[in-house]
Amino acid sequence: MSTVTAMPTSPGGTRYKEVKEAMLAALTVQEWKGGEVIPSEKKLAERFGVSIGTLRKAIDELCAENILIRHQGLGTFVAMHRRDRHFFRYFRVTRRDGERTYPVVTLIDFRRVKASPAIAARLGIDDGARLYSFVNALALHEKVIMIDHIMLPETLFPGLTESTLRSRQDTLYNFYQDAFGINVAGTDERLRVGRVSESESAILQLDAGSAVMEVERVAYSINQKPVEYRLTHINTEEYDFVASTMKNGAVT
Amino acid sequence: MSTVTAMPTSPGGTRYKEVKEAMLAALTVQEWKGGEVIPSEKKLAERFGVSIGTLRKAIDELCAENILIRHQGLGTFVAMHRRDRHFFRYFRVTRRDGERTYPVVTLIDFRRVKASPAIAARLGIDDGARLYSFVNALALHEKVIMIDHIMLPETLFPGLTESTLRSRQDTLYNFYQDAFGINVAGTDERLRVGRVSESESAILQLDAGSAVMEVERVAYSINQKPVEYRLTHINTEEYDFVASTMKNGAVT
DNA sequence: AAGTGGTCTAGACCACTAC
DNA sequence: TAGTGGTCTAGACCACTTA
Repeated sequence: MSTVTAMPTSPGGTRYKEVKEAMLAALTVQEWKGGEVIPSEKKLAERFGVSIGTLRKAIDELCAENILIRHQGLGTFVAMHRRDRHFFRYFRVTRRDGERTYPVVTLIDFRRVKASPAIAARLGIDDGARLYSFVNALALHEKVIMIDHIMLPETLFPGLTESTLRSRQDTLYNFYQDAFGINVAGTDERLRVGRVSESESAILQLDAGSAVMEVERVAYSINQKPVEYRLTHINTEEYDFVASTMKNGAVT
Repeated sequence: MSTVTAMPTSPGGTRYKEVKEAMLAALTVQEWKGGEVIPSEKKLAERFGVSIGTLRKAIDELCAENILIRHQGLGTFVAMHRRDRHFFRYFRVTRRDGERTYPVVTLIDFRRVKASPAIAARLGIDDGARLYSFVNALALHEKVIMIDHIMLPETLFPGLTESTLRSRQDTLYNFYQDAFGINVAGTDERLRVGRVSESESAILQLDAGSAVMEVERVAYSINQKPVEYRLTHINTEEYDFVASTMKNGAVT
């Protein structure tokens, strides 16, 4: 493996930004994989030819973006999506009284399709490019209250099958990381009032054409490329979508 | 004026956290007001008895929380809400094609009420405490698409009147800061599908009882206290509510 | 030219984890 | 005890703004 040391591609003007980009490059080529320790600060400082303080500033930003995680006395790790740690960063549905619960996920459809122009545009791929398309029903407190339609470019998830998808142990984003080396680093979501389709109405136990919350999500990898398109319908009769601008999610 | 120098209240264990808390205290007692320059890093380092590097780390965090703003060569300023800078941090409604526009705001009601138990709980005040309550209609592209019901505790906004509210020059949050020294530092929002009331349906040009997006927002000050309660109804036929987890709002 | 914040250094010392 | 990250220092030099 060729280690990344040169840093001419994204100047940015400052040393620590260059170091940060070099580290992102090392992460995207999988030199350091999800969950692994990266070299110590001292070694990285030597490798990139900067002082420890400068190296630390680069790591500071990567930690702030949830790409790395520091553990005093242990080392710095490549952040891994885990049900018990980062799940609620991406799952923002809460019961009206504020209680958060893990959803029970059931895969109810899996197929291969071609990208429509709208979805191709969102994913930054060609019209008609091949996609995996599957549907999950999510239950909270033993009642299905949301349905996810998820689409993944085949080129990014080579060899994905319904059975490997079903047999995953942790969250979907953990699975992307583990099986395909894709680190979801952020999402862009657009919310609006939508209408349930006929097939969905049965699953959500709503009248056909009922109003639900519609969420269109594009997930981005650490290299800023779109990796997943998701359309979600939520029954918000008893649940809220939470959108806070503060770190400390004020517990009402 | 007594300057804040002692830092025993919130130990946190580290020097820079103490400095940060001391600076937040100075901000809440209005030693430095919105828009003003704060003393230079060198002077602040002397005042708090720390090195410049440590002082900088405290300011780094305050800048990351949008409380301070640095300007190289000029100084560090207390962030001021401005229509042209921070407005879209709190106004997250975008046309379906992604275009952002400033809303045209019209005050359509102003009164004084007593807090209901539900709203008192959200604002952390007593049941029945006095509130200012007013309603704004917001138009985008020359059509009213959202209605804000806003409630403010009288104790935090002493002497607020309909005319001072109407005659404000900039945004509402700029007004809070300018006229009452209240710095909105973050919000907590809960979204769901709601129904328009009869009076709203006329303004929004929707049928009575139509489904709209309902947003319940509590705004918090830099000292973590709730300062505003807001209930918004949005017609999302042509607009989306944007909720991104990334800094760089990916422009679709 | 003087003053401000922005970057970078080289090292000390502390706190935590593992063995 | 050795190795890791966490904090803090004291100062150099650069880039920007105003006068």
